[in-house]
Amino acid sequence: MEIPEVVTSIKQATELTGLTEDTIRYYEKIGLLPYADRKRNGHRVYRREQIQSIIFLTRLKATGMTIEEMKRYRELSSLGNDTVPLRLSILEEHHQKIQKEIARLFEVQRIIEYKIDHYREITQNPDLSDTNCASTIKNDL
Amino acid sequence: MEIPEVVTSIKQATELTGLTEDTIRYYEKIGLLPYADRKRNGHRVYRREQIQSIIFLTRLKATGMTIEEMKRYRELSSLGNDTVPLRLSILEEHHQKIQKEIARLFEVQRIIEYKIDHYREITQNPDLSDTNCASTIKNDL
DNA sequence: ACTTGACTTGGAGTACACTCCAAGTTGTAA
DNA sequence: TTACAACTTGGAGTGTACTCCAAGTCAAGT
Repeated sequence: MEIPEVVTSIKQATELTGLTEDTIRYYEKIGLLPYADRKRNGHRVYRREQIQSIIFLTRLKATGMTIEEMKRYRELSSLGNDTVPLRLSILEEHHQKIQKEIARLFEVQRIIEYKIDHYREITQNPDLSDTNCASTIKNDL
Repeated sequence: MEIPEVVTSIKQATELTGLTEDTIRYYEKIGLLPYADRKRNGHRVYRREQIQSIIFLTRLKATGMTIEEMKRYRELSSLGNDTVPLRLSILEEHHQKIQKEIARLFEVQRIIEYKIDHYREITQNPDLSDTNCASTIKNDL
């Protein structure tokens, strides 16, 4: 989706960011997003970079960053380039966190595959399915 | 951690499952866990398989399965082997969901790495950091 | 007999992230 | 000018998943 230089309605912003109108207003209300400029009638306007920074926030959110953490990051951004090292370390830490999360997901994936295999065996050979089956690890739950 | 055949306190159950006492009681209260047997004094006792099934639940939870979905799965389990095909399809669907989640995490990982690289450049060569820098995509937020 | 500690219960409270609503304003179109 | 749609606001309500608390019970140790 091409982002225009100026976005002149909250509706358009929702289409570009994937957030709802309510969520955008909520983020502004709690200070996660800066107070947006308004047109003469009070409607919000956004420049392209603002939309891009909202999209970046949605990425962070989608990887489990909390609103408070995102707020902290954004506040540092607004303080200029002196805070780049700090922002860098926040991103590095988050990167590590995601890496661990990925590893955890792979591990559980393996466990689920094991269980799926067991269920497939049962459906193909119902004799294995009696409740006294020795494979308690597979049969649990 | 070796799971004993019989677990005679909720404390021990927390150590084996990683859940808190409150969470275990809460899960039982809402019917995610079956009503546990009690000792004469009312204290909960668990058999090994029960602990194992709690641990399996924590895996599902850790990969984003909601309590309602876990409840549904557990109810099917309690209905016996006729529900194995249904349970199979639930696990397969969840497996797919996790696969997508992993892909999404990798994608965001890439975006974060891109930003980290940019910040590293800035810290090593501060001349690039002036606010009029052309690389708006990198500089946003 | 009394204290201590580990548990029990029902129910209330909390944290997070929205989501919805009522009442009001503005710009355009009939 | 009147209707309508698209926004605005402050504030209340919702869903999920816990988390905490007060009051009580029980077994074991001193």
